[in-house]
Formats: sequence, C-alpha cells, structure tokens
Amino acid sequence: MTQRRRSAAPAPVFAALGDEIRLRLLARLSHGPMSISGLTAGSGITRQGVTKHLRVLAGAGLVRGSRRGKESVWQLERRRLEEARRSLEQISRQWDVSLGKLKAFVENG
Amino acid sequence: MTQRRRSAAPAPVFAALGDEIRLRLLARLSHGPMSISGLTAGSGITRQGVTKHLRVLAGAGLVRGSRRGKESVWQLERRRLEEARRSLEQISRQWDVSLGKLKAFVENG
DNA sequence: TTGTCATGCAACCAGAAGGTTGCCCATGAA
DNA sequence: TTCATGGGCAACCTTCTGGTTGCATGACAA
Repeated sequence: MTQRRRSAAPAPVFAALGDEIRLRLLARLSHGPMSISGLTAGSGITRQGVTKHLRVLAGAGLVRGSRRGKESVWQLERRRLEEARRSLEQISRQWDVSLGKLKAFVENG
Repeated sequence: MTQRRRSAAPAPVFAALGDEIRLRLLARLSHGPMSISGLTAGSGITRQGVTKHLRVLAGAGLVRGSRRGKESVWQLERRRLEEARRSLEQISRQWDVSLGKLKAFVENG
C-alpha cells in the first residue's frame, strides 16, 4: 500500500514557534542558509544558546542543519511549516463549523 | 483617529497552542461553552490542572471565562485564532518570497 | 606545524511549567 | 438550615527550558 505519511502532531511545531528568539532565527534563515556564528551575531545570546534553539527547531522539523567545512549551516524546512499552517486552518475551520452549527441550533432549534 | 489595533505578538499564542492537552481543550470548546468540571471529565488530569491550562489559553486570548451561577463557563475567542492563522500564513508567504528570490538569484544571477 | 576559528559536549543554574493536594468559600437543592 | 457541588487559592514538587561557562576537537590558513 501507499506510504500514507500521517502528518506530524501539530503541538510540538506550535511549541517550537512559541518563542520570540526562535521566530527571529526563522526569519533570518528565510533569507537563505546561515552558519551558527552568523546567526549568533546580533542575536543577544551566546552561540550555545543559539545552538539549543536551532535544535528545538530541528526537533520540530522546521530547520535542518549540515556540516560544511568547519561550519554548521542551517536552512529552513518548508514542508513542516506548511503542515502547521494547514492544521491551524483546519482547527479554525472546525471552529467555524461547530460554532455555526451551535448558532443555527440556538436560533432555529 | 481610528483604533488601529496592532495585532498581538504571535509567539505567545503559538506557545499556548503548543500543548496537546490545551489543543484538546480547544477542540472540546469548539462544540460550545463548557464548565471546568465538564472539561475536566475525561481529561486525565485534575480540575486544578485544567484550570491552569485554561488560564494559559486565556492569557493568550484564545478563550474567555465567565461565572454563571456556581459554574465557571469557558468559551472560545475566535479573533485570536484568526490572528494566529494569519500570522502563520504571512510567515509562510515570507518564506516563499525570500526563498523564491534566492532561487532566482542562484539560477539566473 | 602552529594558531585560530567554528563547533560540539557536558555541567551547571535559575526560573517557568505542569501537576498535585489540602483547605476554604459560594451557590443552589432538599 | 444543611449539605453536596463547583471552584478559587496557596503551597509544594518535579521536570523542562533557556541560558551560561569551560574545555576539547576538527578544519584551515600561514
């Protein structure tokens, strides 16, 4: 049978997005791959701090890192953000449906 | 001048969404307002635990509670979820734009 | 080969999160 | 009035988080 990849649980992705510094890291990475030192400059925290945040993002599947020479280069992983966006849309739509039903019930029922 | 309400920072909302139990609470509330005891039943944690989660959600503006008789009834706050959805779409779009530019630069530049 | 730059790893720390329990208060039913 | 029900508050505990520092290592330039 086909590899029907179940989409990942949304909570961990939201949790990864729920930090100001990580959102900034993602924003900077959206301009292209960058090394840890590059990301550390101007971040306000130490290199190790940045590394930890990157690992959280990687754990959620939002970024991916690879070694290039002596540098560790990180880049965005588009797919996972798409999934998060879709799941939020689905939740949102679900609310619409349920609340719509409720409203109809209250008004007409 | 018009009350040009700046939309809230997205990180706290994502952080609130980043928990399995809270997502379940939201799902249950999407069927209509419910009391704390109601939400506690079948949640797997104690009433106080549920209360804490509800407060986190309220802090992010995702739900709103009010006293009715001896019960504390909670309901969804649609607007904030909409904001979160929009900000996620915007981030997603930003990635598209930046990565698109980068790709074009690499290929044509 | 030697020095420097970019990292990784491990230990450590303070504070926040997630949960629990115990106790008290208000409301509404009997 | 009495009692059960729904909740709030506070204290407490354990685990996770976000951040740091110190030290070791691999890659590269001189």
